[in-house]
Amino acid sequence: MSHSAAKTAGPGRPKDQQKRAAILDAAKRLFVERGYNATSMDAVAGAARVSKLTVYSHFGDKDALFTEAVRCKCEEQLPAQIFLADLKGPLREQLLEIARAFFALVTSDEALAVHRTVIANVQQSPQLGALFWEAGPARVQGAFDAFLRAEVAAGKLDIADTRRAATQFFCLLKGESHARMEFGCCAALKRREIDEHVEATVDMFLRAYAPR
Amino acid sequence: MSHSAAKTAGPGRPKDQQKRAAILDAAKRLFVERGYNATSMDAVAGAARVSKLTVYSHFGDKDALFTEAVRCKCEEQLPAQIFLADLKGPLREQLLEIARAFFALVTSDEALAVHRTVIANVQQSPQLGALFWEAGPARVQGAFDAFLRAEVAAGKLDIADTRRAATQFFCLLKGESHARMEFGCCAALKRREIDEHVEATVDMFLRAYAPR
DNA sequence: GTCTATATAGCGATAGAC
DNA sequence: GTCTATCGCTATATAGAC
Repeated sequence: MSHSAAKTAGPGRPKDQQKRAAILDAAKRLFVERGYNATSMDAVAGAARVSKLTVYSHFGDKDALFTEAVRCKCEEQLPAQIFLADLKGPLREQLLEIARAFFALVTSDEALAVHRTVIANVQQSPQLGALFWEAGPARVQGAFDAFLRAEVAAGKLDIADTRRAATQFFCLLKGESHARMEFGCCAALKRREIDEHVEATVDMFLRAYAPR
Repeated sequence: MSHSAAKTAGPGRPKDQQKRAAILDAAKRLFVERGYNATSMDAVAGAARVSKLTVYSHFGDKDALFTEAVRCKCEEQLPAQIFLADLKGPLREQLLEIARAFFALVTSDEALAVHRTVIANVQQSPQLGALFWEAGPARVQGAFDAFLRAEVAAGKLDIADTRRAATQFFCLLKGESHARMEFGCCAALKRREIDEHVEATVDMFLRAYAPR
């Protein structure tokens, strides 16, 4: 543990992957906080305590680093297993729980920032939008669609097109709040307002799709 | 008509407002097509067949020009009078007509491009989001809320909170299509698909809010 | 493999002539 | 009021030392 100790207090072994992870962490944070154009490669290198050339040697160019950062963000925001597996209780309570979890996710500052960043760059990098959609909304809707099919089979819901109903549910749930938050003109809701909105959404859904 | 004829073939009178309009037209087009950062003041000046300094003398700086272009875009996309005044026929037909018009609006390339451009810049210019919201969605929802209140008063709908119902209607209507189009990963729908979606939306709304 | 220093280019904004 | 030419700055990407 000695013959190649560097001039600075650096570690004995170069440890390539540690720097790569530091760069990616910095990139995820800065791109999402400030956006693509407002984030320079200098800033990423500085935040990662690394030289700029190291960034280029690891990721090629700015676009590749950005794409990798977005992909990484999408993966860490959605847990690998989605939450619908083991719910219990009456259907309305299950829907309320799903709705609360989903609403908390899509109105989080993190998710909104990723959302805006992807939209801002989708014209210049067309594959980015599809990447985000598949990693995020598509997975959630697929899981909820399966949940609905099971409830329909059990006779607890009366839905002809479960896929359409699943998207309707999530569109209702995002609602005006999410649309306004996209445009930054709506503060975070109070606990009570969230509960009211979630209940109104679930109740409308049940009025439309409960068996007659 | 002679003593001040300029050296070039320019017009006799300077005509300030024509150039201003040309600049604004170019700015509206370029900002929406390419986004804020990808649109240089040189490009705007060139497209308007005007010198760059003329742009600055009319609009101050790039941010002011951008804000004015967005405001202008919002105003021209929404007609001054919203379409709900003189509808006739059964309620379901009226709702279908409103839904078709609104869906066509929010899924137009123009509207989507403005939408994306505003979202892309809302972090750096916070007032932009509120400006867009008031000029666009707020007006449409207000008009539809008034429409719903009239129908409730006439006993044709059973809605406790018309404002919430109005936002629900529009969220359902935008639906998955609009969300995907935001991310550029959905082509334009066929006429038939649009009709199906519009009918599904109106029918769900009526199942939830028709008098029992 | 990593860092310091630099090449190259494009942008926003302005000075001065007419 | 308008144009041509230019300044000052910042960004991406790279060359050469260690």
